[in-house]
Parts: sequence; C-alpha cells; structure tokens
Amino acid sequence: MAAFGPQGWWPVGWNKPLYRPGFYGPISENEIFEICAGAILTQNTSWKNVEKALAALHAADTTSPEKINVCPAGKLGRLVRSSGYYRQKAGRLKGFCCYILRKHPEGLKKWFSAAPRQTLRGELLSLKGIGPETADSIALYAAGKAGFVIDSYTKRISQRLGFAGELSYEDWQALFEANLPPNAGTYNEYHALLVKLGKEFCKKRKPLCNGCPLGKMCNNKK
DNA sequence: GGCCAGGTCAAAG
DNA sequence: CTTTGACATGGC
Repeated sequence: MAAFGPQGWWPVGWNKPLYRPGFYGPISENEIFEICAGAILTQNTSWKNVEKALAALHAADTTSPEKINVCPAGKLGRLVRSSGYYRQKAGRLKGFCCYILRKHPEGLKKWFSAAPRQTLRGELLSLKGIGPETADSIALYAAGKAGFVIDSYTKRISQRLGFAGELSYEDWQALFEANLPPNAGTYNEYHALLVKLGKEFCKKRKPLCNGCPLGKMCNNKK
C-alpha cells in the first residue's frame, strides 16, 4: 500500500519541483523558509488550503522573509486567506520574518545548523503564534533536529490503540522518544506516516478502523 | 448544512 | 492548573 515507505516530508509548496517522494537531501535557504511558513499556515487547517496560500505567495513573488516583512498586512492577509485564520496567520508569519531579520541576519540555514535543538525550540516557542507542535515541526523538518512531533492524529491513533490516555504535549513527546531510535530520520518518517494513517483511517467521527492497515494490531473496539 | 482540518493564545473560573 | 472561546477558509 502506498501509505508505507518514505513519505518525503515536509510536503510540497512553492518549491514543488525540488521535492520528490523519499528525497531527504540537503535543502536550500528558501526551502527551509517555506517549511517554516507552511508549519505556521497549517495550524488547525488542512494542507490543501495551505497549498493554495503558498501558491498565492509564490505568484505574488512574496516568498522570502524580506519580502513578507515589508508586505502590507492587508495584502499578506489576502495572499494567505485560503489557509484560514488569515489575519492572525498573516501577523504570525510577519512576526516570524521580522524576528529572523532582526535576530538572525545570517539566515535560517546558518541559524538552524548552529543552534542546539532545545535552544532553537525555546527560541521558536517565544514567538507569538508558534506553539510546541509548530516549533517541533520546524525543528525537525526545516532544521533536521531530532524531536518527535506530536499532533492530533498522533494522539488520536495512540489513544485508539490504547497506548495512552490524556498526556501533556511534553509527556506525549517523551513517550515516543523513549520508544524509538533517537534520530531525525526516524521521527520524520513516523510523524509523516501517522498523519497519513490518521487522514485515511482515524478521523474524529470515524472511530472504526475499517480496512485499517494496522490490522490485528488495532485494538479499537466498536 | 454540518463537521472537520497536521494549533495557539488570552481570559476566566 | 484546567476550561473555554476566538480565530476563518474550503472540502466533502
């Protein structure tokens, strides 16, 4: 089944031609930025809607921290409108860009490669609109730091399998990191596969795992 | 038309 | 510390 094997995450956006399934090679400064932008725009929003927003940013030649930073709020809002919460997200995106330009003029690639994971995570968390999941997504997919990303699918699937009940974000993360090989490649694949599984078999209103590839492993009851 | 989507923050209780 | 509401579009 196509759900298994390398997913090649993070998904594509305006740098589309440079990505392909299973590709984990070095990524460019602009690709790193695109992943950050996508991580912010996809908060509580389907990726389909984010893709439209990323395409709009690209079409308007507004795909760098510099250009987004000087883009008027109204215009930026229009560009990311399809991703929902657009006023809020435009502000968050701009705030992130402003921070980059002020505090890290060396650029994302250098900043990310020089910063230890927890330092980077803490710095990202201090910004408005970047919470634990977004910070970990950026740290893992844009910076290659080994920290497990916890999202709603990961929790839902784990809960339906009976792995855990209610845990704090940090406890969920600790649970996964204690039970997996501690490297970015593993965390990358696991999170990508969990999201894919979640989309297909573990929706909120579809508690049954009909046709679920987990098969017998799934202990989900009627 | 209702429910959902790869969250986060601020204001209450 | 836990709960609640606001933020908003587009797909099915």
